[in-house]
Amino acid sequence: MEKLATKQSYHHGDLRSALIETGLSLLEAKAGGDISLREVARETGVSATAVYRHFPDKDALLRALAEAGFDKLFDEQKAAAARKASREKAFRATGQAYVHFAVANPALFGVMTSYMPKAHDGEALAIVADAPAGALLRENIASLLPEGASKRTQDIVAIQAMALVHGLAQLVLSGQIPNDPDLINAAVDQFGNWNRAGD
Amino acid sequence: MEKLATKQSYHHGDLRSALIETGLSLLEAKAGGDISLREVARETGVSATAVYRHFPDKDALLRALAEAGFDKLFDEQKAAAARKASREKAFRATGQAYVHFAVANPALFGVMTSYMPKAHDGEALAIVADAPAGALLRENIASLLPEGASKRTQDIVAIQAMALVHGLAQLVLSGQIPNDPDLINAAVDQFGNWNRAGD
DNA sequence: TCGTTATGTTGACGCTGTTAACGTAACAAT
DNA sequence: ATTGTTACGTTAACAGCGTCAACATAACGA
Repeated sequence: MEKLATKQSYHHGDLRSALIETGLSLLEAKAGGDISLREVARETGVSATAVYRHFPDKDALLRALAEAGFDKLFDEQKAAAARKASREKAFRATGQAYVHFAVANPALFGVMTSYMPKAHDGEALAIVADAPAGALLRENIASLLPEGASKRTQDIVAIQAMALVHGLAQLVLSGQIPNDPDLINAAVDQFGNWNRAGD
Repeated sequence: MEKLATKQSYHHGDLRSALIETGLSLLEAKAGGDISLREVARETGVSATAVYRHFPDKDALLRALAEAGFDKLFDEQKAAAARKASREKAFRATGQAYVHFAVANPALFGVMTSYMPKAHDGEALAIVADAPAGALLRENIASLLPEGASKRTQDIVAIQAMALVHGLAQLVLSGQIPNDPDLINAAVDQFGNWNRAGD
């Protein structure tokens, strides 16, 4: 006899998902700064140590929040790209979506920053190895470069694209750069122009 | 009757500087992660609350550490630039020095990141308003661009340069990009090339 | 029905940043 | 030189944190 369609029974009813949901909404509310494990538990209506039945430690909880954040970010990037006709415009749109996501979700983005995927062995950029976010980036990079561009060139361009948008996001969040969409979009757009020069 | 030449008397003898020095060396040792106020006090051989005679709170202590870090970074950037003949090479060198500093001082760089100068009113990039680090960047940007480049163009290029190196630093520190100096230097170098295309 | 396992609770630990109350050393003025 | 004032440092305590050990209970499989 299921109690709630969205939960899957047991004592609380999928406490794990509930904790993640609470964590995300706390990060929304907080704007900047940290989140505490006890706070997430309290807000979920459960004791602090209950969390340890679903996550080995606070780190694991934050990692789960980061993953949820990356999913959300990728969704927004796909949506932004889908609105554009050309591949180049779509590419720029994904970059701009990255920065705008960071500005719109500063605390969540901060957590995501701390739990990014690590690059392994010969990888130049961890996200590229990750499907499907990596596939999108790889395709876009390839379409911007001359036909027979080397793997190393593609790696460097991918790194630059990622560094540019990530750096922009960090700098806007830290207040170094004003939160001016025109300025941000222009900074991202110029990246696309540069690679056209090599055509 | 002075006791130590390097200290300036009173109970401890410039506890403020001692705390900053301890903090910097703790950040060196820690590699990654946080530093605690009590830890700094303990390591300096003083009670935790003594810190409050010199800093209103932990935030202020960290801010002081960040400032010391920016001084160190700027010194290294100047040294790297001085070793280069052309202005363009010097410009690249300052960018590479930024990333290398972050990699060499991850914990300190993390603190610096949290306490960056904020951009005011119409400023596009806070650091540019700051002498002398800003002057160096401004000059280098101007020399890379066509003669009559607009202020907005200069702003955008300055933002991109800063975002690229800051993003690279963050991504290397978070493990997204491997700590490969060749790859990092190449990614920075390509930025200089792009602007040459507009000449 | 019963034992096992999954899930949750309470209580405690050492750590943190910060405040209040209290000493004490140095200086300025008499 | 003494005294009053201020700058500097101390101890004690608070609430909050992440985490562990011990205990309780609800669900499931035999």
